[in-house]
Amino acid sequence: MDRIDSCLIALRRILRASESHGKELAQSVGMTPVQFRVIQIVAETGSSTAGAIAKRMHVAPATVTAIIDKLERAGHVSRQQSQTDRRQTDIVLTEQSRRVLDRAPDALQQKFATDFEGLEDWEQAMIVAALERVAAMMDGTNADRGAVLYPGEL
Amino acid sequence: MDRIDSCLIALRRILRASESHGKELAQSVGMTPVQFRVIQIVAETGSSTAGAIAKRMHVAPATVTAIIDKLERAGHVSRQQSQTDRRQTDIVLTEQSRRVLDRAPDALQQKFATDFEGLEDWEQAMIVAALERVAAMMDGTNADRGAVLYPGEL
DNA sequence: CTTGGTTATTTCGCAACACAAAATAACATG
DNA sequence: CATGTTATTTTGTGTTGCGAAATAACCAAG
Repeated sequence: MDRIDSCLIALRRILRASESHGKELAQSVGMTPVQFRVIQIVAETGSSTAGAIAKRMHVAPATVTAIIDKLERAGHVSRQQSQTDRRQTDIVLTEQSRRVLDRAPDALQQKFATDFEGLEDWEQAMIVAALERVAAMMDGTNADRGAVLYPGEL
Repeated sequence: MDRIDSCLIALRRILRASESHGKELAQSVGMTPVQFRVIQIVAETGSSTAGAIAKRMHVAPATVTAIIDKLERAGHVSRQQSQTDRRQTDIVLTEQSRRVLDRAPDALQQKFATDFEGLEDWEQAMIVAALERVAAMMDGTNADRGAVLYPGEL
């Protein structure tokens, strides 16, 4: 079999695993995958504005508003106007969602981490190199090739 | 930075690239990603029943019915009762959707293929090995471990 | 052949997500 | 202050997804 086919098949397996894992994880903590992702993003930075979340998720601001509405109604986050710019609303986690995050068993990442740590040093290095190579081929960015490309993300 | 973090970041880049590519591809041919995926599945086998598609996509039969409805209304597929079992309805492509598939430029796969072919032999081998390793760690299956596994896809 | 159980698909009602366009409010600069 | 820009929300619409019930066809006794 062709090496390219092997790559594409492996990639599909990876995508599928990560997708179905996302569903399980979210269900186990009582929210949808998207809602959980928002919570995670807010948790990373302490608090985040709606627009920042939208950019981060590559999604329209209106979509984030709707998701925040549901999270707020469920008591997972609260809105509070920014002190510095009253147009923006900071999204902050409640105690409740912080507890959710604490006991959220990110099984896939943890399994990956333990499996990965069990590998030989050279194999770990190989995997990192390969994944970064593949990522660069797929998303077009190439850390080695200077800053000319990619206005995106702004 | 930790090697595990590097892996997870690269994986996220890969997921994101594949996701946004799916959207672009589908838009360029005038349907949604899910609709395009259904068309692809039907194309692979010539014709497929609703139930088979649902299983393949890990989705409820009712969902497939709705998608087929739209594809049919748009003239991309047609339903026809199976000769052997009149409970099942075979989904078959129309000329129109076959043309769509022909000129669908699967840019991501092609870019990946050309990039990949440009690599040194040893690097190709490394990437295949790494991706398969990662896939095995993520989806639990392990292709190296004999033929016991892989009932899936049926 | 009929009865009862199974299977394939559809219909129905509901929820989540995603977007564009318009509305609102606050900021910033002339 | 007038104008334009920015951040968010509202409104309306479309797609995807599900479960439960309905429909239709198959199949295996009896």
